[in-house]
Amino acid sequence: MRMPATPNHLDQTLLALADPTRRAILQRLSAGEVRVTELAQPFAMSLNAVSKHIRVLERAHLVHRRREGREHLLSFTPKPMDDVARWMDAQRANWSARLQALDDLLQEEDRVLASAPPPKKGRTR
Amino acid sequence: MRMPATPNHLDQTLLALADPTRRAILQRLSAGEVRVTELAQPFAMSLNAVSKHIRVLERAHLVHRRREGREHLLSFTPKPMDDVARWMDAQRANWSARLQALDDLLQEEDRVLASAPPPKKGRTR
DNA sequence: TTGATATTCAACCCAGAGGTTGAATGATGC
DNA sequence: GCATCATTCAACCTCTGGGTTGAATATCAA
Repeated sequence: MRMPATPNHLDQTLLALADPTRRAILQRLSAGEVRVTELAQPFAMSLNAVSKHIRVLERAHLVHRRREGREHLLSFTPKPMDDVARWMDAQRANWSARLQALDDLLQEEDRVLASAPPPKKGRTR
Repeated sequence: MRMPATPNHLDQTLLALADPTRRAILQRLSAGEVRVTELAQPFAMSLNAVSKHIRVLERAHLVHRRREGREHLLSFTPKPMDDVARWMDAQRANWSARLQALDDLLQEEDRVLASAPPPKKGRTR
């Protein structure tokens, strides 16, 4: 499927989060601003690779870049994760609503059975 | 980056969620079990394509398949999303902890300034 | 200026995602 | 048995993701 012409925010956020390197970067940034080179240092990959990861995070608005001379200072921007949280909450609300409905149904069934006159030779179950 | 030899659960869950078709599938399934063909019907793509999406969701343990004769009944399994929620919560906890620390620092600074001997021409605030 | 440092840009590689079509498998119903 | 229905398997295509290396750009420092 050619990804929809307009990949929405959830797509980009979730895609950005679906990589351990990028999650590590966010973790690091949640402790405060870091320069690109400093950020890349602990990773077992080229600076360029990290630079690309950063761009993905920026595209998802999870990271903000502040230029100061030749240094680029990166910081974490949590807002997009709220959208993810909201989607997941809605999803799980649906799910539990359905389970609750099922449960209610079963209880109603039991109630009806219990109030039925007991047959001579036992229940039909 | 050759994805790490062992893609962890978060990777697979987030990757599975990072596609609108798959999110739509989950949404549909959260209302209850559905057959593959029935599930695929509203999508503007082949049955095979949907079948592949289902496999991605199964790999992430977001969907469970129950065979009944020739029909495969799919259902939503929310557990992996809990892990995502936990990771995001931890992430945001870090973030706010750091903001709080920053805030404390600023307040401490203010306190120190406030307790300094008042300059001749009044408080700095 | 010149040289070092911080960062990106550009070109390339390869594996995998998402899609297609056509054939295979397996249950159902006559 | 035979046709049909539900589903996957297999092969293929194209695009993108994540990585590399090497060159370009911009700032700092001398």
